[in-house]
Amino acid sequence: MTDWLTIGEAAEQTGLSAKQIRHYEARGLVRDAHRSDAGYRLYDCHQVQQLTLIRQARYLGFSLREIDALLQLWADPTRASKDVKALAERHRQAIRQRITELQQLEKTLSALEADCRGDDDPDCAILASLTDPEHRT
Amino acid sequence: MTDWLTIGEAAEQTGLSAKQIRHYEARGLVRDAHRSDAGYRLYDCHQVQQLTLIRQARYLGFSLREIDALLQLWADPTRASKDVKALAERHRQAIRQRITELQQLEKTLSALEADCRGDDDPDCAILASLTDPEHRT
DNA sequence: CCTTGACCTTACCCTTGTGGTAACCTTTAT
DNA sequence: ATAAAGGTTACCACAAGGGTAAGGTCAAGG
Repeated sequence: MTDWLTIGEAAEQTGLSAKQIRHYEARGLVRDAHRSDAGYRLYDCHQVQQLTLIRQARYLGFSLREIDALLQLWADPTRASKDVKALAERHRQAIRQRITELQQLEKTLSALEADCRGDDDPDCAILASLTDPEHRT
Repeated sequence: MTDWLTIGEAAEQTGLSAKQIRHYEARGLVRDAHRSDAGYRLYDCHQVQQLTLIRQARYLGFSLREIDALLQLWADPTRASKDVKALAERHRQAIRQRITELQQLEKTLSALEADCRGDDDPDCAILASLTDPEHRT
């Protein structure tokens, strides 16, 4: 009487696409799903929960590799929550790092734009700067 | 007497890799390079300047598609600098948008982490939240 | 003259995380 | 019975390159 879901139903419940679910299985992120007689994948609520975790973690920007680690911890009843927290913290630091980089880019772009008159004249400080190997980054 | 550079020399001057330069040619971003009798690609200073533009623009996070547009403008003596500025501005807005998204992610992660005790106990608020399809994003 | 090493050439596979398509089979409803 | 909707695999594509192989070329030195 367990209610099995087809991949489409599981997709709808989790917010993933069926394609994504198959992909995660192919990547070994989740175990191969059960199959109906006709070969249809069937999911129980435990697997739906697992897929939900993937979906939410993807939304938060975790890579599939990181999610793999999260799933290992999730499946391990002897885990320490500090290990989960450490994973999250590392990811958060990566995000902060990326934000800093993007802010620097934005600053540089902003300065370039300020130097460009932005009129109908071909003379353009942005192009001039881009073609100048000034501070070789 | 024009001093032609081989691809390695052009790479060194621009900060690109030889691989990247070939890639840009294959993508049609730059015209096919001249060739020596032996088939070696040869670059003049105009092309080196063009490659420098690509390198700098890539550094600023422009996509190759955007750079294609920049190169069109660069090559066009009748360009209006406002068109260049508009390209830069659009890119800058995309960066700002991305920063906002990442900041939101960071905030969410931060909140999750705050709820996790991070000790040796398996009970973990982060995992609990991830497996909960609460606010289906 | 010939070798050695550094450089060049093409061509192919790998990455990340999907989307798209085709060709085909199953289930469900009419 | 038939058609729509949904499942299956397998393959191609993207961005923007990196890695490697198998081979051609160039300059220096013994």
